[in-house]
Amino acid sequence: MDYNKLAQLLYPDINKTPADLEKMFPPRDLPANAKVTRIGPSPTGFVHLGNLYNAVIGERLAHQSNGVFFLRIEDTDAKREVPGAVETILSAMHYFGVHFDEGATAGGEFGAYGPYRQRQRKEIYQTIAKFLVQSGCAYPCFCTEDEVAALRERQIAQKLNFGYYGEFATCRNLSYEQIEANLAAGKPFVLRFRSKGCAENSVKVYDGIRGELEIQENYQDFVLLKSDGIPTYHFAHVVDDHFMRTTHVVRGEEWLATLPMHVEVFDTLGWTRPVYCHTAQLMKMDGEVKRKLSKRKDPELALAYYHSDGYLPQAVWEYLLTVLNSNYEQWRLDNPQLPLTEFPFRTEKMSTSGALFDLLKLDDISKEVLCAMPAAQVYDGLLAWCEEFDREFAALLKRDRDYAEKILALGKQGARPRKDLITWRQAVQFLSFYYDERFKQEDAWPEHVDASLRKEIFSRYLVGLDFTDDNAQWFAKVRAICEALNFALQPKKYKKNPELYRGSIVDVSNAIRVAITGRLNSPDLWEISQALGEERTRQRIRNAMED
RNA sequence: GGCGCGUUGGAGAAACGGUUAACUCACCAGCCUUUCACGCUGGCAUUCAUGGGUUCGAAUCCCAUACGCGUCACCA
Repeated sequence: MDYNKLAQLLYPDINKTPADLEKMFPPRDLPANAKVTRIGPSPTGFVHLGNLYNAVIGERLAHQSNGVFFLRIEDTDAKREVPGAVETILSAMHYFGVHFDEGATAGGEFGAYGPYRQRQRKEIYQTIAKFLVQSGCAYPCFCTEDEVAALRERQIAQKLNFGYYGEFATCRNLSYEQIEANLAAGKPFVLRFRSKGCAENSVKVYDGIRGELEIQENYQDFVLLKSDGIPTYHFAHVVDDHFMRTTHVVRGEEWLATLPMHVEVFDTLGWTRPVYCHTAQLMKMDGEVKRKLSKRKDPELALAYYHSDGYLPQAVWEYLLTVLNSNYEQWRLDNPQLPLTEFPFRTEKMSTSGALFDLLKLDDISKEVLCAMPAAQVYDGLLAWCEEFDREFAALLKRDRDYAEKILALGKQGARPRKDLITWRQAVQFLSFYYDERFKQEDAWPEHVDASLRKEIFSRYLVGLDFTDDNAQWFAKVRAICEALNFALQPKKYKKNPELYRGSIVDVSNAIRVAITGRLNSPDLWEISQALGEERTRQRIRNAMED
């Protein structure tokens, strides 16, 4: 068989050679240990926490080594593509602070190793495909999908391994004339790889996370180019990551099974293999069973969910980092001030078993992040989120920035700052009582304080109220009210002898608390009052007396 | 069914042949306290999926078994 002739028959329009491509996409001019990584999401309209998980790994690997991190859109499956999906990916990555050095953008792309959308790289794939045909390493296959399915049935019946290989690869040995006739008859074909591998042999592959791997050689004549001339993932991955000069391929462990294919193509073409980093996937509990996060079953794990709930990008990063490198937590404790980019991230430290996604832990980290953040910065972040999800509250925040910052700073000072805020959505709810427009009584009055007693307490309170008091002076007046109305000054005393008192100071201060904040639980009452101002505080007490 | 990967407390995990099996979250108890938080103190695996080995000594090495996950497309 004259393979040159066959290649020309199959791809008459391809004029470039692999050597031309090598010249077009030369090795990158980077420092010795710089890593080049990427994420390759499919534009299915769904960006998942798992996408971010791999993005964080790739981003850290690249940027902590002064390398390059880029975005490639893997749109080889036209059937699954959703309009606007690229924008969805871009905006999710943008919100979570993932920055690309090159790759696809909303309308186009930037960088010297593109195109960064696989469908636009058809000529590149076909150039390599043509070369493989010339080398006798690839051949056209005219089997229909039904024929392949039937083959599979036979293999199942005979308890053989599935697939297109060995004696089952019927198109492997078609003559030039047969191929030419099929083509002339207008039969569609796929291009298959002619594997030289054997299931008995094994290859050694180094994995950045799992270490040395000994895997079975590939022996499948898998599809390189589909009948529309677009590559399968397997071929696109090899060609793209070679010419885009990717040094580290970070991807989920579901690719481990097909790794032998990729390795064989790299080796066949004489290209150096990237360092593969197969990540253990994030898991979640589904009833009793632990299973991988799935985009079909777990829509709540879409990045959009965290965005709309107002989780801070920094908190999500910190959480992901603790899952990825468990020593991150200790590092963070030792270096509370350093930006997370200072942390020496290592693939070797990554776990090989899937971690359960723990929302409670994310919340804890979020609290920590928000607690450490200066009020002005909290204001900016909250406002930005509100502009998108709660315009009304955004207007309130903007109406008086000083006031907003004052209430955000409340409880932040001192050696033991409060940790009241978790997410932006939760923060809006938490802060609502500071604004009359959002104020409402959420909790019931304390049990030992009925309506008439409340009036008594509040009228005394209003009489004594002096906004020039300090916290101690103010509280002394609350105590005085308690004494006058026979409420125990110490909750413990009341507990011991409930028959001696009408209640304890807890009841009195909580009555005031509910009047001012609408809640039984709140930060320091006097500080809140100071922030609200005398007028508003008095008004709320007066309103409460009328209830 | 074949092949691959995994298995330390409720969750994330450390430990790389020799300690009372770190640390963080959650949970529980106590303290602090005008509430809630915060903070502090203590509790929470006599045991590292199970069964065999190797060794003076094993969560750590070896072999089986079980369970879980992944994958076997002209999807990625």
